[in-house]
Amino acid sequence: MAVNAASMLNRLLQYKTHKPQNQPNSLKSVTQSILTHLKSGRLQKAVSILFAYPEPFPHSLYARLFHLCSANDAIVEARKLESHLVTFCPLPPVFLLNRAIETYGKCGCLVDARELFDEMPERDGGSWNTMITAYARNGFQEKALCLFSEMNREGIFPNEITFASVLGSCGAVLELVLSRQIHAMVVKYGYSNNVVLGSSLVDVYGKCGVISDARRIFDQIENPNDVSWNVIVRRYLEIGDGKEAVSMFFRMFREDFTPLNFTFSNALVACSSMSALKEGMQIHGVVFKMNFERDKVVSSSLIGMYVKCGILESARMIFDQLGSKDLISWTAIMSGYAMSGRTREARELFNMMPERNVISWNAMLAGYTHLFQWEDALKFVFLMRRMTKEIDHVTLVLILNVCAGISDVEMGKQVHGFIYRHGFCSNIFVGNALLDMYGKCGTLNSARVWFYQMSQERDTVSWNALLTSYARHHRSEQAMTFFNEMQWESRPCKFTFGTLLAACANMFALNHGKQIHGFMVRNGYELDMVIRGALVDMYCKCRCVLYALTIFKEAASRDVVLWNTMIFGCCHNGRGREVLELVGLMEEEGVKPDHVTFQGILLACICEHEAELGKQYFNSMSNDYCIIPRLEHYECMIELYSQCGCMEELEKFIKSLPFEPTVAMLTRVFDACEKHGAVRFGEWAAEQHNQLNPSTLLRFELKDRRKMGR
DNA sequence: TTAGGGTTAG
Repeated sequence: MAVNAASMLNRLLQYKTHKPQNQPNSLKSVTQSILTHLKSGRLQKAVSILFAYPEPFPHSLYARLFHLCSANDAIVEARKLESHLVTFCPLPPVFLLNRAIETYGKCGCLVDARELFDEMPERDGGSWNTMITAYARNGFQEKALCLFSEMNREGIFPNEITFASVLGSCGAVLELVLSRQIHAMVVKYGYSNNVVLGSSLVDVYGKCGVISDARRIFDQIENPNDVSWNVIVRRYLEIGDGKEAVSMFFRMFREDFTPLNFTFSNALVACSSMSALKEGMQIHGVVFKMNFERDKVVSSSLIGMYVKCGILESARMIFDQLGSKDLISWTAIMSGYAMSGRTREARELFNMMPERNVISWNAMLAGYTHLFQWEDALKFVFLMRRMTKEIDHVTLVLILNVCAGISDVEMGKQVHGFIYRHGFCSNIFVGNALLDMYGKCGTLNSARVWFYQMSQERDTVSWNALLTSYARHHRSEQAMTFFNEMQWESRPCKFTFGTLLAACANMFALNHGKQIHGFMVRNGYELDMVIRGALVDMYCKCRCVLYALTIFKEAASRDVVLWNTMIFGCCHNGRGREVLELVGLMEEEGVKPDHVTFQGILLACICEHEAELGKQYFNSMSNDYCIIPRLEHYECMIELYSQCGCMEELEKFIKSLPFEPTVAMLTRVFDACEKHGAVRFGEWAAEQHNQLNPSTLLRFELKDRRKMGR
């Protein structure tokens, strides 16, 4: 191996410094020797030399050694160092003992830290601060806060460092009341202009969900820095106000601050959450301008933004241009394909990944489950079990979705056993997925038993899952009973009402439907478009079209789905005229009809025997609205001509279909021919039918014979 | 000589 100049120099230095070890050494030369070892990164050796000398060393050397122990997580060396310090320094200065506490804290040895703290003959404010920080950094925020109270009880004055550390702990345990008290102390002690404390207050108020206070404090910071901006953007993102997060990001940029990579990431994630492509692209521009495109965090966030905004090609371009692709960027792009329904390409990427972790496995599995590709999902689960030991709560939720999707309750029970054995029972997501699985598999008793076992953990989602299971399996009465129980424990949400109203609609349970409607009105729930749709559907199915029309007309705005619900409701009640009127109003309101609307219109024409009008609408669909007629529209036209006895039109229509007529269509035509005595056309229909479906030939022959015998 | 934020992928 080549010996370079530096290593040669080090050897010479070592030789020089080690040489006097056999003689009485001056402290200076030993110190020099220690420093030489430190320069070469030999901390252990440096401390062992120190320990061989029963003399106090300069304070600066101890300080430096403690610092290095912290940086290298060297707990053994730190203990030796403290031992040397307290043994050979007659009066170790408090600041050095504080450094020892800090080192123990950074190495995660809180017992050592606290022991030293308790045994110190004398403490200063720094000792308290260091011990509080040691607790806070190791996840013992409650202990940090207790020590802060003790500090106050002992009459030690906290300073800005104490407050910053304690506010951090308050944020971690969401201690809003204490945060407000500390805020008051910050003002009282005259630290209002401290930017660190200002940012900490923004942070803690944001984490505790009082974003208005967070924003007020932010606006009061005289000179916010990059951290302050980062905090406010992040807090807006976390409370789900992506719009304000992005707006603050742009304000920061306008005020000439350079955002941190995390701030870019937060702003991009905010764009993803809102599918705000335009803003996302603007941020991409800033990323490029400020040379952040090679930053791992930023580039992965950009990939995520384009994926969530549906521009997979741009995401792919960024991924392809990355100099070094890491696990996260691979997972981001692979997941992008998976969640866009392109599972085949996602799987190709998955197979190419240089490394994978539980998140990448889950992302691929999620792609299959979201697309209801249960066979692929199942195969993938088995592969996953063979290839990796990593399984987390997300994996379990996805596997339970697969069990539900293929209605395999036996496999679901095995997963339940795994969950029980591996301590996932108290995870609310897993618990709710398990409940959903039992419900979807129709094992309602198991669902109910598990629901009661969830007891403390269950939430509104659990109640909704239980209600949905019963409602879906035609146990509307029981669902209503659960709804009554639910109100003692959890506030129903719009999903609850949606489920219950759909159950009532399917059971034609008008009284229950009215009760739910009344409950919502009495309790001030907003009747949004989705809920109005559910109410319209329920009332129509229960034959109360006038109620449905009232609810429909009172809607502040109506989308095409709501219009379609009303139109179909009228069709089911035989009110074709009203449908045709509604269609006119819909157009006046500027809502464009879709293929469902046209199906409703054609059904209405059937109700009203309006063959000519139906034909006009059918033609208008593709000519004026660019909607390609689907099978159901052709079926409607055949039904319309058949019912109206327009045999010539029917013959022309069926013979010009852009596809082979189906068995059902030919049967309908044959029946119409029989009814209207169209023998030649009927024979043609029979022949076509028999060629397609020889298994029911006999029935046709019988019909034919019956007709010939007349 | 002790302080704040942020970890992008399911």
